[in-house]
Amino acid sequence: MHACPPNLPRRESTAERRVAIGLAARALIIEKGVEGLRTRDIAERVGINIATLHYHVPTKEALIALVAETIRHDFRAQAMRRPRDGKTGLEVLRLEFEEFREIVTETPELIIILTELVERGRRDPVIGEIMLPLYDFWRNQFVDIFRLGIRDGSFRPDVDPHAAALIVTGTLSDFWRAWTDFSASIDAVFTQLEHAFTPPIALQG
Amino acid sequence: MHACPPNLPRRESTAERRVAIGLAARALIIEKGVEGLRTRDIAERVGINIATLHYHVPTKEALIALVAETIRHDFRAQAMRRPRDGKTGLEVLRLEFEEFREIVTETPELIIILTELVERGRRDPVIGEIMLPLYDFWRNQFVDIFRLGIRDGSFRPDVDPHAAALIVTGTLSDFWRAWTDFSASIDAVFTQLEHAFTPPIALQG
Amino acid sequence: MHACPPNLPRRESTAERRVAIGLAARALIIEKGVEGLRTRDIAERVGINIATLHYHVPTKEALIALVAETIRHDFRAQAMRRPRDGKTGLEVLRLEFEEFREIVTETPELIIILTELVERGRRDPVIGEIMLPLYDFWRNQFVDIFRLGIRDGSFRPDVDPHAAALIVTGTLSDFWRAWTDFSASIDAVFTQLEHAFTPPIALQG
Amino acid sequence: MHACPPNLPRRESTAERRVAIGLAARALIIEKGVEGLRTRDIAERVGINIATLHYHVPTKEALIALVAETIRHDFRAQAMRRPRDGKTGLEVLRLEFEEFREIVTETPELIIILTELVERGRRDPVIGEIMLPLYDFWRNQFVDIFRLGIRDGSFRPDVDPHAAALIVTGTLSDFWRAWTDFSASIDAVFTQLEHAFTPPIALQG
DNA sequence: AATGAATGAGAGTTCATTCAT
DNA sequence: AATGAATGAACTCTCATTCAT
Repeated sequence: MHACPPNLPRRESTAERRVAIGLAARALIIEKGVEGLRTRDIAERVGINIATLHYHVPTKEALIALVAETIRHDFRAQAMRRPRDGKTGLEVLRLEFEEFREIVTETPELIIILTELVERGRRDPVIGEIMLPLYDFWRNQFVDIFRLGIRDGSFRPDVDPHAAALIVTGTLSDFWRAWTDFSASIDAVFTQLEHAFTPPIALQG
Repeated sequence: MHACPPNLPRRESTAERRVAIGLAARALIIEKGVEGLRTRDIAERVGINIATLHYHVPTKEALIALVAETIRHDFRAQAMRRPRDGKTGLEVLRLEFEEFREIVTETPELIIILTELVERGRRDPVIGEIMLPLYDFWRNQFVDIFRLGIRDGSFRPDVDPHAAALIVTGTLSDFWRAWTDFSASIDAVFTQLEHAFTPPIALQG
Repeated sequence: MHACPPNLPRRESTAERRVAIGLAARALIIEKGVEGLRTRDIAERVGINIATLHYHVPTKEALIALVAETIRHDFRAQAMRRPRDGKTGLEVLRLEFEEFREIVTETPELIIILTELVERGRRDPVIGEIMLPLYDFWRNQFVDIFRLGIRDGSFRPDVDPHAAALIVTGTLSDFWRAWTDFSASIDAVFTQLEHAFTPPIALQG
Repeated sequence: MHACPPNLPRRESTAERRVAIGLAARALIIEKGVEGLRTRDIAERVGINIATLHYHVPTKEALIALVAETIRHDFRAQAMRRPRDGKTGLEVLRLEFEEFREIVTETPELIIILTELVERGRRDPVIGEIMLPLYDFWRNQFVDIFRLGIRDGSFRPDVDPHAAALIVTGTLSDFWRAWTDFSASIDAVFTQLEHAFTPPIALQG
């Protein structure tokens, strides 16, 4: 009566609970969008009471911020783990494309929620502060790639790294938005993007 | 007695009211997003009772559909009014870019709401049926432009019209999304997009 | 401009409109009950505007009173048209039973609405004043029948006319209420009611 | 500290709340009918917020179903608690009559609400499924009584149990409907019903 | 750390009724 | 006699949040 039973460790730490809550929230955002997200649904999916949910995550805004944090964490982790030593800019760009294709087909939730939260971030400053820099981070990765490629000659010298990066991220983020009937043409788009920035010789070689 | 009293023209026709309601809804969507749209706010802004609002537009879903229709109408009207006779593909593309810049700076609401509704249309089939074809319509305009340009030689022969169109629409629609500090660089992006599809010679000519 | 066009006599007299409104209301009460009655539905069925409906029948209460009046009128008319001269009480009772069977099968609306309005009449004094006397009128018809039959010997002398009348009207009005699976047994009930009030000899004759 | 404070026992269990809600709903149905039942009125009478009411009983339909259940429960409990061992059919019938008189005079709400709900049950299938079988249950009790009485000779052998039961339930249920000035004559009706089904000899014995 | 109960504010919708023409 | 437009009051229901334990 004075000690917790060893077989039923119901009380978990806040850290663990927050992870579970974040995951449940992500799943629900995918199903119904941020606008359709209900705290009660999250609590139910985690298997806890709504009051308990509020104990761990005080407000709904804090909850969405939590999700934004996890997305940022995952996104950065995924970006960091790819080695690029000794590759040309074009090769790295191709790696990115492959990566993107994998994400879209295997774990599309990352991009879905990213888009949802960026959208929300335009009106919600709390989310905006988390997500908008992340978007910049993503784009800056491509800026680096283009800079690299211009230096090593795998991209044309007249390519503007920032503009090109914006074109690539724009295309990619919009791509999956409209992928009702275009999902098959993803290769054509990748090829086209390459041609857009590579020197004429590369086309004939 | 010979004309309507100029001081209190309270009773208006349903057609006029629907226009006013649609405009008020558009303004509110810009302010608070589709998710933050409240029928009571619309009624207040139009200056009518909520019941009156429901008299003219029976449900909230019909209301959003009404907005979607007006957006579609405006978008198509804007697309139709530009003459392109005797122009090359590249020239028409430049016209489109100019047009886009004007819209973004002068009447950005068209694109803001378009994006909001396309987003919503992915989950709401009623809106989806109105908006998604519109997105295709927009993209197909660029497909035609690229086909034209390939024929007249202003674009490279190896350009894939569909892929190129997707890149352009993706870039444009994503552009304004992240335009916190990038709005100045719009020219660089336009230039870069041109270079991406024009032959090397054209760059120097 | 000063005379009504002969081909389109849209404006009808209030008397005619009230008849049409009453009929439409009756039909709708049958479909959805008094509780489900909506003025807009009535107007639509009559083919007029709601404002026009209120012009002819100022309030909903007056509308229901109107229906009650037509029911009373029809009910009384139906009761009056049957000749009973020279018949015994039992014979008249049998006539009533036949009549009831006809009404239930052919024009059940009379009884349906009667029941609905009597029910409502318990809380709405306006309706109560119209319907409750009508219910008494119906029962009193049976009181007269039993008095006649007791005199002519076709009913037992110990029959209490008022009690017997209440039993008959109660049975009949409840009968149709529960006629989901009992509609076939209506003959058995009629026979049983006869036996309940006729002398033992009649049973064996 | 050692017991719940006697002055402010605000938080009660759902089971208790549902009972209180059911009782309040019953009282309000008696006052204003099912059609006049408002969730806010119930909440107010129970002394809780409307949202709290919805917490315990999710929808209005569920609320009415709850009332229907309590009525069914009470009705069955009342029917079950009377011993009938060793009694003749006529004696049991008289017991039923006494019982009915008690209910009508002491706790008339049972029958009032029963009638209301049966009426509603004809259009609302959820309520219908609860109430209509109850009506059959009531009638079948009388079928059993008549069968018993026919066997023991307290009723005439030519009595049709089903028809007789329908006559009795019809009379009883209609009786209280019109009991403005007839409540005094209830004894006459009971006597008349007895005579209707008992053998001539029994009347004189 | 956890929970059942409670709540205020507000959502969309309905309906009988009225106004101006 | 007729109508389109307008309305106030009320309805059921939802949701993030809080309280007491």
